[in-house]
Amino acid sequence: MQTSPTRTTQVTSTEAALLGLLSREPTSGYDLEKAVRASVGYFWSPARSQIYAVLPRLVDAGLATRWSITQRDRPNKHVYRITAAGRRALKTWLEAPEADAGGRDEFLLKVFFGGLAGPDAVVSHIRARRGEAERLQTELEEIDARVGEGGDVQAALTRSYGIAWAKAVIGWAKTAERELGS
Amino acid sequence: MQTSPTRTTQVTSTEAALLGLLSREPTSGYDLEKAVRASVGYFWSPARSQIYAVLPRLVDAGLATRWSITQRDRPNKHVYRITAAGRRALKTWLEAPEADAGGRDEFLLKVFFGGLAGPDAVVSHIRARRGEAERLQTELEEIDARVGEGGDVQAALTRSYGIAWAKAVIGWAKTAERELGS
DNA sequence: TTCGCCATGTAACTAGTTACATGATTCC
DNA sequence: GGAATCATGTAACTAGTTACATGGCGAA
Repeated sequence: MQTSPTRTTQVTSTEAALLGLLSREPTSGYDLEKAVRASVGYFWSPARSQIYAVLPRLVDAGLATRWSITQRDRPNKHVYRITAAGRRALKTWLEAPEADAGGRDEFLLKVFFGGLAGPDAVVSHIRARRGEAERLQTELEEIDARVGEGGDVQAALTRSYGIAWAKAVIGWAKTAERELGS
Repeated sequence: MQTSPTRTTQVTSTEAALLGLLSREPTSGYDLEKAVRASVGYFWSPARSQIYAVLPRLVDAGLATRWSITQRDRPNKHVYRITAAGRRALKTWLEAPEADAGGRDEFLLKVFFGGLAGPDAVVSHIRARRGEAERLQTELEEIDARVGEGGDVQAALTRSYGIAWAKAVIGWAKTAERELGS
């Protein structure tokens, strides 16, 4: 019988995100960063330093293993592979209900107290947010067009969520800008 | 000339939120907690302990002053009042553009990797989120109805933002639930 | 020759959390 | 008699950030 280091506590969201990506294929920290940006990046994007901080923790907890790849002509890599315990931990996290989050949004804070700022501040914040939403919408729609009907149902759902969010924000912003007379 | 303690750094979001509330009237920590819940609570709600941690920091930075109110029959209060420097700092924060946040959403993470969980997990997460959105919508619409046309324009904007978000989420959730056949 | 990519990490810090402690008073 | 309200805080912890360090290689 092996003494595998176990953890009684749940994994964190970032650990889960990385385990999720590792469940597809063994990957290095460096490549995980890129994989994050290319997949869950629009709603979950940890700093690089945090990725490198989390990975050894996964190994310590027995949720992943790591080995080195020696490369000539470029720096060596550490490649991480999810373990069976890792898959179990991920599944547990995925199935656990979330506590009612009540998302924080600095933007809304600036709108709410906007009366205390100069007259243009609120409008320019709203325009900035609308810009973000517009960029997100086109980005996600482009991906949708590329992927077509095939591909991951769940991933497609997160994209349509993002598009729905973006459309709502854009619509809201337009009326808000009109209302503030600018 | 007075040596007022100054800070070169910007205030944080939570400091700004409290300064914003203090700009309306001097308030105690205890009452600030309630004021937060009743106003910006749905998009910004710090823990109680954090409110009590932030307030002395505001005083140290010269952004607020504090005095004690002795009460018989109940615990004494510390009441905080915003200073002129506090108003300036708040204004600066309000006018500063935000960095493109890219909001984190654990919920979407659970949807994205939902294929690795049991078949009901994703659906139940979606239903939970829809429930949140529905509750938020009714709550905000009730406030709108109570307030009517009068009242703070900016505050009304944050409510309509919340309602737009809620409607988008509800619509998305309905199609998603249908799509997942449940 | 300079810039960006490859690749991993450390150090110092910040913002935030949960859980606990205290103790009188008022409402049911 | 018991719970909720009033009121302030501490302690221990967690998740995350930015900025820095290193150094060779290939492309413009």
